Amino acid sequence: MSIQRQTLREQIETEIMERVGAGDFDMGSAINEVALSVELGVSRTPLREALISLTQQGVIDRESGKGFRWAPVSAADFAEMVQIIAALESLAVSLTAPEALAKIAPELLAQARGFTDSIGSSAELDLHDDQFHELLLSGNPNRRLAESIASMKLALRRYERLLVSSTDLIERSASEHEAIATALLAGDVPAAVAALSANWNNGTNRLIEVAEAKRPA
Amino acid sequence: MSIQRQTLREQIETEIMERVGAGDFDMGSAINEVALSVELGVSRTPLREALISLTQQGVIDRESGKGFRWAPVSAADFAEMVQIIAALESLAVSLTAPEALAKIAPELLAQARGFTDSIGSSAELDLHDDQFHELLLSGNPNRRLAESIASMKLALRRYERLLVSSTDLIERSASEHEAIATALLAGDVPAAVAALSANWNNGTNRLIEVAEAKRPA
DNA sequence: CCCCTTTCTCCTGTATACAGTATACTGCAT
DNA sequence: ATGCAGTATACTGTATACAGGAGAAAGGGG
Repeated sequence: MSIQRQTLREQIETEIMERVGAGDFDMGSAINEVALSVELGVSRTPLREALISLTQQGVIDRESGKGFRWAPVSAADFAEMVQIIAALESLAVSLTAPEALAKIAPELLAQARGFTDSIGSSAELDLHDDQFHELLLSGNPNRRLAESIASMKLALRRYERLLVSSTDLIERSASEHEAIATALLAGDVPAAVAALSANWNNGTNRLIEVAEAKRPA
Repeated sequence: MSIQRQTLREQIETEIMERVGAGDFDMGSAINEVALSVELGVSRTPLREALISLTQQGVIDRESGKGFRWAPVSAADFAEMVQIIAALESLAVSLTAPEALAKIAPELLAQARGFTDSIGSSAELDLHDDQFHELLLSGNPNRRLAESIASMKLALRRYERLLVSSTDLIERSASEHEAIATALLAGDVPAAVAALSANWNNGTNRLIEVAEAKRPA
């Protein structure tokens, strides 16, 4: 393995996204470029370039004379992104060769069944979920589609910390994944796509439940 | 109307996209930042920021130590983008309230019928096409989806100059639009979505035909 | 007492300067 | 003649410096 030669801008991007996922920033508030550059130990130039990059991904908002601002989070925003990702992943599965889907179906099923036992923390759940979807999309021939999905999922990480682990969530997620895998095993792609959409939309419901449980009126 | 206060970066972005649409740049070739900055009469900083922005939209590629490069164009790339846009626009129509669709259906039909007569140049065709799709998506409640579609369509402009006007293209496009509108008038949203996808996919075929006609073996 | 105006301060937007790296060219050795 | 090495050049990546505008605060007028 060759040593990683990453540009500073890329490192800043990933660092910012890590902190965003960890909830380090106050979403909706303005970004002070100099303060953030000092905090990260870099100059403003690569920082601004990273911020512009993240702006295109919807993590950051920008207003003409007022600079950058952390994009506000909301259940509606989450729901909007989930709708888009569900459609894009459905397209990806539909574009994948049926033989390729049949080939990965057994492993998908095994992953889904191994879900409940091996999961402890929230991070592990996310990891497992990512791996499942990654495998599911591995046969997609549309390169640009894969990029779009990855980009949109990155933006979703802002909501990671809200979707904390609970045994209930894990069991539901596992059963939904199993439904996708069994449909693919049977060669029923439309059913698999429907189950996939259901999985994503249930994610919206889960978030709303959690958000309301945290903020009692 | 207030005078437009646009940041230099935004002006550069639009200027570059105009030139890209006009075919001024050699797609696939490397970008010399200083040369381009001199040509545009700006400094490298806002230019680089514009290039980074366009990179996220797929118009430009970037390699770690080698800087920026115009993303190569290909029929496959065009087809990939069209697949994505078709899915996203389909989603947008599906998410729109049926009453809203019924409301705009007559105007859509009128626009589609007025197509053949009023069109002269290729630019006019594009404009009409844009207006039709804009109206079609006007009732979509998913803001982020609208942004994604707009961004992806911007990237499509690289192929504008290839899809030159021809009466054949205009007539086909008009009839496809009419199919969408009539389906919506009948309240049949799934049929409209199907017609919409067909419209986009035919666009792919049109491009391939044109490309092959231009480059005879 | 409140509102409007004016000034001042801070921050963004842009330009320029510097450093590091990739590539091309030239010269030497085989 | 060809291939390798060393150097030179040119371009990207990063830092810093400067200018202009937006927002806040203070002072004056109604």
